[in-house]
Amino acid sequence: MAYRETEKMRERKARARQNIIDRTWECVAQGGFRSARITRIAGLAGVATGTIYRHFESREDLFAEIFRLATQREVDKVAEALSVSGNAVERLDNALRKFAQRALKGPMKAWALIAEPVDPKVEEERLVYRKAYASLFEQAIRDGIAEGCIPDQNARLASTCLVGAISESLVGPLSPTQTDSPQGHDNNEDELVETIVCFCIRGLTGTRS
Amino acid sequence: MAYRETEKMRERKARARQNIIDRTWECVAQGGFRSARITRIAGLAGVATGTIYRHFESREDLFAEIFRLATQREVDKVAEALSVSGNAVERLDNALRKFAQRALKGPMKAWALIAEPVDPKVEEERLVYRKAYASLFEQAIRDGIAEGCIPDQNARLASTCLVGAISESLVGPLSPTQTDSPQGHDNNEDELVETIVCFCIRGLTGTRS
DNA sequence: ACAAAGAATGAACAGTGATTCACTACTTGT
DNA sequence: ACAAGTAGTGAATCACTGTTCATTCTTTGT
Repeated sequence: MAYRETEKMRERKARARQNIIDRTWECVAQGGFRSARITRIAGLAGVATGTIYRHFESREDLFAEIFRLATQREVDKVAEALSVSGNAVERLDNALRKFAQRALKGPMKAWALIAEPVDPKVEEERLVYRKAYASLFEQAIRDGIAEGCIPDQNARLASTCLVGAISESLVGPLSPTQTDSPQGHDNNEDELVETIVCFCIRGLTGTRS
Repeated sequence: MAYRETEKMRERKARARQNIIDRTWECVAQGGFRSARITRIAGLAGVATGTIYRHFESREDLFAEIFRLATQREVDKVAEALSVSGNAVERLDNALRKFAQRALKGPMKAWALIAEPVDPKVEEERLVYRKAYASLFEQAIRDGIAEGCIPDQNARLASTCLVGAISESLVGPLSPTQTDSPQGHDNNEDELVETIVCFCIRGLTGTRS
């Protein structure tokens, strides 16, 4: 007998796999899942199309993995932003702002993760993470209700409103993204974030900022 | 010579065209534009696929027309709901409620009109109507600011938040639509509408309902 | 009844893009 | 060096759909 899988090989394969993942995410960040062609991904990764299928069962499986990795990052960021000190409203304000800023920095990424129609396997992943988001915001809203800084309400529905208002306002009109000022900060974007976060906090608390 | 287009023929053609439009909207209402196949539409309409192309330049053109007709109906409804008597907040409350209820009654329709990714010609139509919606809500918000019942704010952005919060909350989670109780009114739906409209009004006015 | 013109048909075509698989190239232990 | 096993290749295949167009069917005026 001969050829046993060695450590060196395992590593090389892992690197190849990671490379495919990275290139795929690049494509998705540019035009969403739907327009990410296997041939293009393979081209960017510098491998043959068939090679993709040695690392992933199918396009859908590849996408599901990409989705899982990317969304977990986002959920972690929101969780982190929610864990600062302060009362519930301050923490929510912080998290919403972080959410909005990140979505605005990569609108196509955000759209792909939040709203783009995707295949069943990917949609399944999305449901998992939708719940993760909902749980985070919900818990904070509940905290706020307990603290008395947020009026009593259906926390689950309210958290959906939050995500909805933000994602649609920032990501929905992808057309305004035409005005791409690649370098540095944009004043309009700051105002946008401010307005939206303000709207959300008022919608939650029923008080002027 | 012989055969001149007669009134009877004109009418028959118009009826055929209308029939195609109706069947197409049926398909769209069921699965969105993307999944509305020409073959399926033709089948439902009881004509050959080629016949579709005697009435419309292309699939895209057919969809653009469907979109125009359907959205105009919705815009008219919102305008109507905004024209009741009362102060700006009351009128907005009425319009948002109507908007939400209609979206909830036909979630797939609403999604297709508001958020589904569509071909360029249809997207062009969508931009027109996005402006129509924005103008309606914006004007009402401006009225409210003038009347003093809504605090000063960027009316355009605020109107985007309104549409975003509603459409995402109602239409975004198309999965929860699993619980389809075909007959009569649903209590959950009423609560959903109530929560969302309340959230929006508070987001706008900064006061508890 | 007939000819002219339009309407309807639907099988064939064409573009797209995921997936396969026979083959080549490489890695490994003896 | 060799055999056994794995990774990589990419042209061919397959599936899916919008669109075309040669042909057939209807309508109309004489």
